[in-house]
Amino acid sequence: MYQSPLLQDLHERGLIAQLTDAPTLDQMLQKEKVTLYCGFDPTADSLHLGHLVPVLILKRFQEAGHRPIALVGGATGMIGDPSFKASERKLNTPDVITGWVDKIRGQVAPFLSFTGNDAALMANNHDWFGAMNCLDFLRDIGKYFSVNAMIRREAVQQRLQREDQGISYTEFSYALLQGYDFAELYRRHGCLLQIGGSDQWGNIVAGIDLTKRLCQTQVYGLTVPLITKSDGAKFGKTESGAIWLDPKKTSPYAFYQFWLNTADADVYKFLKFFTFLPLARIGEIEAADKAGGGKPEAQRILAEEATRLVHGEVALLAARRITESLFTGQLADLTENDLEQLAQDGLPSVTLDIAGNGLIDALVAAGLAKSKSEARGFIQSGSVSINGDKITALDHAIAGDERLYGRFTILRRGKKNYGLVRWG
RNA sequence: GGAGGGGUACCCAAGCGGUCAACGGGAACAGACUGUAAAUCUGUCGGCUCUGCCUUCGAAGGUUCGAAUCCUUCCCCCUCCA
Repeated sequence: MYQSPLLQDLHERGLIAQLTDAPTLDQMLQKEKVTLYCGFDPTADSLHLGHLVPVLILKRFQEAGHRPIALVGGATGMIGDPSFKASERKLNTPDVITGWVDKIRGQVAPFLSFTGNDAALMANNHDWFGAMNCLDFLRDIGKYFSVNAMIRREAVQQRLQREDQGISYTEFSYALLQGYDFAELYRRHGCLLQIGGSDQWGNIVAGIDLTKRLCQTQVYGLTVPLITKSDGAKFGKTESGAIWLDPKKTSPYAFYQFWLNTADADVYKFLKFFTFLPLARIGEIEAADKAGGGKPEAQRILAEEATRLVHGEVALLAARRITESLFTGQLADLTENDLEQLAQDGLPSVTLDIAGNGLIDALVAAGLAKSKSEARGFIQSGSVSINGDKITALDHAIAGDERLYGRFTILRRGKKNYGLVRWG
């Protein structure tokens, strides 16, 4: 279908949602080195799983010999993208956003190579918007946008149609900023392609139009599909919230576990999205799982590949050590060193005073229950265990023989939520 | 600036003087079954020193024996008009 191996691969992986002028872009990617960009707005102090696909696309392009630009939205982050958002965002302060910009820059960087022929670039749109005055903005950019067209955009329609929501002029203007980014990156770096999530289509098209008018050049856009799960639930969320790329916010162990728990119906698709395994290999995995009939291997492979990609080999090994210790074999078989290692590897742990040995308090302290009421509920429903033994007494006090080597107690809530108590 | 509508727990959404910690749905969590799946069934779902007590229905006051429900002021959101 596509001439260029890159587009063909993306297509077969299901990573292309929309594409402008596919035939021309296809030829171009085959013939020459193309500079492309993807923008990341600082909306939090870390990127999350939703950002991972576009980040990996930049990497895929670079590996195919093209030059990626990671644009951090120091300016656009001040405004807030209204695309498909149900409600107006609250503005963050400039210094908060500046801090986030730095973190996000640091998170994207490891995925790309900044040396050699196809060296990636980092950009920040605050560099060109920071000093722009509003008359220039309105005259040089605003003049090219038709409000008629802007309000017809699907991405803002739901905000206009909802009874209890509106959209501020600030957010409404967002598309102009992102549009101008494209033109500016073309001018500065010859950037010809923008990629983004499918929710960004409208903003990307706005940039293509503006670049054509300002620079008399045809540029292109490519969007990746919104990641959906077979059960309709939102992708990338767990009980404890979003899965972040920052290991301080989501430990490599939790990250690994997230992938391990992928539904069968999604796992082969996610292998295509989130790993660099060749498609043929993914096909083999799927075939083997189907033939095996038992527990599929795909989740484990996905967890390993994705964790290695984001957190590296060392963190992956740590995540695997915890997983193997907790989910296979007997907890009682763990040596003192093993337990020490678990804490170091990032199993959630707390240090408690030996005097406070009530199970309910320990559950709350370990973060396994939000409140004592909740802790009681868990104990009553039989979901709590100490070192692998189920406990049902509400007033249970953790006894001496439940402190492994006198120092550790492993608490479990539900099937897969663990906490390590260190007595001190 | 004018007129109207609205702010209820994670989300949606009832309630409109007592029986309301607040109907119902969704999400989430837990139990059973399993493969640390899915589907299904069951339970939980403000807090605590838990047969009771405390704090919640935008905020602050007030009326009342008693308020999420009535009154006053304020804040915020939406729609239409100017």
